Amino acid sequence: MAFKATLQGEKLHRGTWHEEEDKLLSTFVTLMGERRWDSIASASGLKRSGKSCRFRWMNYLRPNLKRGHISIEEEQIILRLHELWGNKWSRIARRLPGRTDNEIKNYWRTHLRKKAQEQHEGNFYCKLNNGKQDFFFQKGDMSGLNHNYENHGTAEDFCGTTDDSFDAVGLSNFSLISSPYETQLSDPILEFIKDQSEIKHHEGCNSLESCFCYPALIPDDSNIWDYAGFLWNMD
DNA sequence: AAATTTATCAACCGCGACCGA
DNA sequence: ATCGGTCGCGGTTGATAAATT
Repeated sequence: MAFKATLQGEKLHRGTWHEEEDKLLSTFVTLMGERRWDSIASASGLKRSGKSCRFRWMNYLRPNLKRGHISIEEEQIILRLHELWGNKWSRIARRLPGRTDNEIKNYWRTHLRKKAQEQHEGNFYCKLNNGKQDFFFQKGDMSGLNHNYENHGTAEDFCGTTDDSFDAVGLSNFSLISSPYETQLSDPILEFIKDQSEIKHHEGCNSLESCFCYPALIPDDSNIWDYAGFLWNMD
């Protein structure tokens, strides 16, 4: 046990992991499974704590991790879910297959925190009409929405001045409920709706800054059912 | 070109929750 | 019921790269 190792005066390795350590860890996790991290740490001979081993595996070695840049779509999802849930990084990560809570947390701190702050303080960016047109609002300015598309309703439809949760997030603009993907897609939606009661998202909302139009999550050149892939494999 | 500042991200830490003996 | 071991989460730190002066 790593703890014992420290008691016995064996100093634990810290800092950057090396390739050989990664290989060793992967081998032992494959053999022993993703648990008993202290046992894995000691059995492998890695002079690392169980915690460190778990962290390395969960964030870098685990299969199916998506490395590389976070896409615009993923960014929108993060912004949206952070608005709903706050710093619940692991919960947010579960909505982004292949991404880890640590990755999202870091991304938020370095890229999105300022952006979100700006949205709250005044400016508001929103994609409507299945991403085919962008709007940029300033606090209290509804004009961008009020001269929107005849088939897509008004600002109230998108951002909600009613208690209707679907309208409140603009979901009524899509035929979600009759889709073959209904179950997969409606899970996060239902969770979202459930969350509405927790955070009273639109309590007294007559402006846009506390609202984050849901269609903004839809990639530019795909339809909503293509997009459903993003939400696949969720817990 | 060198020094300094800022941004990024991997890794660590503390704490609370959970679980089995 | 309790206690120790383990796990997972969120906050923070620190090393390094990139940008700026």
